[in-house]
Amino acid sequence: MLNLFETAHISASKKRILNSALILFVEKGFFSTSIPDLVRHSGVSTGSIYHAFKDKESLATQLMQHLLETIEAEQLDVLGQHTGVKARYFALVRWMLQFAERYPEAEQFILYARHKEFMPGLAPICSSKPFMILRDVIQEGQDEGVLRPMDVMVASSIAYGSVLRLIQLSLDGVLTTPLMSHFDELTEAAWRALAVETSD
Amino acid sequence: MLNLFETAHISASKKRILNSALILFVEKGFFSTSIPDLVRHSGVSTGSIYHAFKDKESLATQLMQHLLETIEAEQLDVLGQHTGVKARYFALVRWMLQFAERYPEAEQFILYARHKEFMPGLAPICSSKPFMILRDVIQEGQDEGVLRPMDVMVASSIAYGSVLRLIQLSLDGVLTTPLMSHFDELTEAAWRALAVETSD
DNA sequence: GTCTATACTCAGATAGAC
DNA sequence: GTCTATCTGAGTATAGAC
Repeated sequence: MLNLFETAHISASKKRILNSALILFVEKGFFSTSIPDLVRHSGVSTGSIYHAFKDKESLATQLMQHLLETIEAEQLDVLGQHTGVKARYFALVRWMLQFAERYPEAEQFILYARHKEFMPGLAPICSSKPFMILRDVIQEGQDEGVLRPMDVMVASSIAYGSVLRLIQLSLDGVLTTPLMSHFDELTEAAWRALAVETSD
Repeated sequence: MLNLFETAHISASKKRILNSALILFVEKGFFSTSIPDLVRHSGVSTGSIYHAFKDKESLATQLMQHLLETIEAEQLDVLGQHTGVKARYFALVRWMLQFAERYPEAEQFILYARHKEFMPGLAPICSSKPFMILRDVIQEGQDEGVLRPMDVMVASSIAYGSVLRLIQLSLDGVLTTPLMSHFDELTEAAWRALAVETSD
């Protein structure tokens, strides 16, 4: 699998620890992953783990922050390559599906983790920048009159809830076909629900 | 809040333990809820908890099974009161929103809990009966030609992913307006995405 | 910065009286 | 069936050499 931390500006040990933590936290869960588990998987000793991170909770928090920053950067990159609400929405959904296919562990960690359970200091995921970026595209479409006027939370739930649900089904192994193979069907249906006119 | 276990045919102690477990598991999480926590909250002693349940994991599993059975019964009740795909879909979504409003803890436990993390013996939630009942309504609509022909998983994601997302936003405190106030907007938008004809 | 060895805490589970 | 008291082991985190 691809390593999300390869290009980050952090020490080699930190990278290995973060990478192992991501894999083990998703596979076994935060609480069922012990420090000895991390030592075995990463090849880094207990002492070095505690040298790099204050404690286990801080490790999880930094992992999440790193993932959210990466995601935000990719989203802004996608937005920079497209103009107009329809193109932007379709491109963002494409990116969401592709990200889930490329980095399934990262996707699972972000979507599934009960963050407040072991990262009480971190803001809830729904308040994070990446989720606001998604919502703002919908708001923008409503302001421009391209999307039907409706509660922006409801519109966002239609626009992205369906996508996240499909991703979840795929991560859970219920959906066995490739995520991207459903891109057209999914986006066209969602667009039909949201857009003012059916023909474009 | 309403007690979901009041009418169940189980001993008084079991009811109190299950009720406390539901509340604490949602509030603090499974692993951060200790047996002493449960003893304090439920007023039932350690010995009695272990008399009623094999271990902590079994307690969580039985809690989940009980919730799923209750939900399945309510869903079948809703289906029995309606015929035709449109009426059934709308009624099911109404029930979903109302259930989340009445039993937020139960809803959170079912939606958020990383089940495989502490209930490895239980089938994943997406394979559970309640989720199959929801999907079958969509399948039925496609077979009848009322809904557009498309991958049933994609259609289900549109139909229910949007609803579940809105419920999640509400449970997370991001959506502050009552869930049911969005019923019309939500169902009409989803129906527009799924149905063969826009006017009914 | 990295490691090994170790101390300390506390949760899960049991024993056995009532 | 309910309780109190207790055991045991696992896991986090630290100390201190290299």
